[in-house]
Amino acid sequence: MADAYDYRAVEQKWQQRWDEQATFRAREDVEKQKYYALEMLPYPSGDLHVGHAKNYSLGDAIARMMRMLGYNVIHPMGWDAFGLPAENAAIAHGADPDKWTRANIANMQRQVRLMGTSYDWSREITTCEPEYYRWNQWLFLRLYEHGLAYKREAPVNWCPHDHTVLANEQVIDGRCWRCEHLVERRNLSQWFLKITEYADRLLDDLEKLDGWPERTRTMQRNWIGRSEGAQFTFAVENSEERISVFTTRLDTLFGATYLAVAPEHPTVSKIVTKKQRAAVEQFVQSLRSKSELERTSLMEKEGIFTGAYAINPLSHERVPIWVTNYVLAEYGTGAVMGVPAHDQRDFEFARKNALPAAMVVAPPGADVSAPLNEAFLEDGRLIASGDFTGMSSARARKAIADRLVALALGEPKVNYRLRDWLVSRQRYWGTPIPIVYCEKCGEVPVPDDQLPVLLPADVPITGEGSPLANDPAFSNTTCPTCGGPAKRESDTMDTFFESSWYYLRYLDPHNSGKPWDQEIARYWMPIDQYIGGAEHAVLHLLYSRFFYKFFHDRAWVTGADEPITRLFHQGMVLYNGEKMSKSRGNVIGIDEIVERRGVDAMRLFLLYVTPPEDTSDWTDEGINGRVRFVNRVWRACEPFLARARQADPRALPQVSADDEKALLRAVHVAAKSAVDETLSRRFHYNTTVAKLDEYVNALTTLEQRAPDSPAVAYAVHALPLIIAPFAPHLADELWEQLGHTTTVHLERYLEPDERALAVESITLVVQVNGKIRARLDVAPGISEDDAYALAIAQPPVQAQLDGKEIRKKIFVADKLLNIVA
RNA sequence: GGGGAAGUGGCGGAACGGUAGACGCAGCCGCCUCAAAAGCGGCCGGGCAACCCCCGUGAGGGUUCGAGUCCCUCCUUCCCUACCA
Repeated sequence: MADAYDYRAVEQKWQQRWDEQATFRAREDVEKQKYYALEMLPYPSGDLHVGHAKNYSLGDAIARMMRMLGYNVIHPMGWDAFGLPAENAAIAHGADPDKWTRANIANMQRQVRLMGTSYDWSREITTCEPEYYRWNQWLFLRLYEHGLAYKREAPVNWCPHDHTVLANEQVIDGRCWRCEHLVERRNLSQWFLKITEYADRLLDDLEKLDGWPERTRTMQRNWIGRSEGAQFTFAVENSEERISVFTTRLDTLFGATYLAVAPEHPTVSKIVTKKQRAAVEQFVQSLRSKSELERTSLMEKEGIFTGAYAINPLSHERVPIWVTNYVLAEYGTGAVMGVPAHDQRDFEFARKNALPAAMVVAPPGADVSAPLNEAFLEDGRLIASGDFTGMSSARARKAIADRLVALALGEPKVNYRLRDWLVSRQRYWGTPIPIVYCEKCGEVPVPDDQLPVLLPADVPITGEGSPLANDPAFSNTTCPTCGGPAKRESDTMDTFFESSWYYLRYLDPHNSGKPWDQEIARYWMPIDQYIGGAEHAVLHLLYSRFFYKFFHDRAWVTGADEPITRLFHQGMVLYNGEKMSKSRGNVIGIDEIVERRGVDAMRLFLLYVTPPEDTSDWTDEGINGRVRFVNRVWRACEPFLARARQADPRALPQVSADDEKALLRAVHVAAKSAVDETLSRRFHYNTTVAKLDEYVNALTTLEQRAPDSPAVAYAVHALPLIIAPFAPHLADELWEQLGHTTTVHLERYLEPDERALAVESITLVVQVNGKIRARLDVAPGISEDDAYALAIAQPPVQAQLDGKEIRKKIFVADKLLNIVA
């Protein structure tokens, strides 16, 4: 036997050659249709595992397919390099975050290259480089100028032990993830981005995103949480204070039997009665330290009477004002009217605190005197509601709103669940926020020509307090306006800031004058296919849309005001049915697999196990089949290698034998599958790889019977073209050894040929009353009459019909004949 | 509590409303070999002695000439989201 396929040598050879020849360099070319293929920017955690590999195998197959289908493909890669793990490494074992991150990037970049991915490495970006994050700062200043970045006090998660602010995801069951102390809520001054100003557009434009998974759009819709209602005020008895509430159920206004306010509500301390003050203060104090999650999800509804009463603006009834844990200070007005009969939460609260319920909306004919077991949540007809009695809920909402407007007590109002994006982090490893505080001038933005504000090196990172605030060399500066002494902002940016616009920097990564050139962006944007996990369905993908709309409003980008046309969420890769994680110690890294089985086999396996959107299980046996496939391909082609070209894959040979025709058909079925799965954007390459199996099975079979058949030579010469996007190294090696001097990856893909796909005989299924009784091998296009004549000659068909009257015949051309008797 | 996706051989999975189980993994039998590995050929949902035939896509109903596929009810699993007034 000739030499076995040496995947190690071949894979290395082609990776080197693609690199040297810049095979996948992307250039603007107005003559060609562009295609922007992008996988989500990875965090450089240190090692590439098969989960990443699945993502990149898919993205790379798509990019290579589109390139071979004639598109001008841009396919870049980079590193989301700021973030907490680097700082944790510093705290845990004194690593320098910068060195630690760079070492990780170096290793992961090596591994991504090891996969043989067709990235244009000249566009690689690393977000912790000053060349990148200076544009973060620049963009922040533009947001600031437009009033979209602002500072205000906000409740944050504060760990009293570590003296630091925690992100929501670092609070586990109300405790600090690191020291496990109970987290407190503190009001601290924080930077926000006014994403809420774009809430309506972000919501409405979801309609346009028909290339996105419906569930992702739904999640964004829910996250934005637009709700239409009314805001109006209750007067407080014996006080000048007024309490504003928001409701979507104005029709239940006459059923309000109490008023509930959040513990942080500013009027609480003003209206509480002397008798209740101590108890209320104690209650508020006990909640102060509780996070929102704890209050709302983990605790029972609790509350305490303030002693004060409010007056219902229309019924003029006197209702008690309670402080409760279930009203959120951050949503609406921080106060709600309590309507136990028509809101389940209010119902539970009222029952617990012996507050009355008043039914004011009922379905027609309902017995309203019966005691309630739960709130009645539906619309109905109003009862016991003054002038509004008898109206439908919908009409009453309008009429009551009109009345409140007329009395100048309220107005229609739209509220959002979406809140402004808190972007400041009291951390070191991030982009410094380019703001200076001057004693005389106050808050001063750093002028553009002084960017970047460099992140200082050698700052002690202890996990206590803000590292930058504790560094006088960084903190002390002079005011850009008056030159007087000033302090720098010591907070850094949320890393989602970087990833909200990186896809634009890829297009023009070395521009030192601006973040990107608009003309270049005009050519490449929007992203035609974005691939990444569903875990980013809301945050990253919503922030990116927000930024892009802001850019669009500035005319920095043109065309559509959505950055991502089509989105695909690949499924996770499990191992032994479990999510891979470092803590479980079950992470399958790619180095060993690549070494032992080869990259092409790994890529083929990851595409083959499941449809790409499904969760797949890594198995050590499963890849065997793909290793065999790679070797079979090599052996099938071997007799033709290093010889003169014996066939042209663009010229279909004339053959006569059935198995020769079947082979030509298998070739084109596989090609058609690859093209269809790509252009339909279904990307079910698992079925394409199955058809490659059938192709190679047919090839090896015919090769044994008729090694000199032109069909064999043709199938061998077409094979590298067809497998190129899926097994790129093997493909280029075969292509070269079959006598070509240029890479297969810049060739046109094999165009599926109808002549090869056509079949000479089909199996027509004959059913009697829906059950299969015979199968006929006939020429395609057979008429119903001819088929019927053949069918009734079949003994099993005759037996079933047995003189019965034929009532109906169902004929599906080239498929089936159903005789109903 | 709300929203979404999905239930097909031992396993991963195929299947425009029209031959269920393509293709592969694992397993079994055979060939090759002194032997093993690799490779090649075959078998591989259940019932039956059986190539006939019958049953079979989570359960039950429905629509249809015909349902894994469409509709309704239920069960199970997974993911997301949770007091947003």
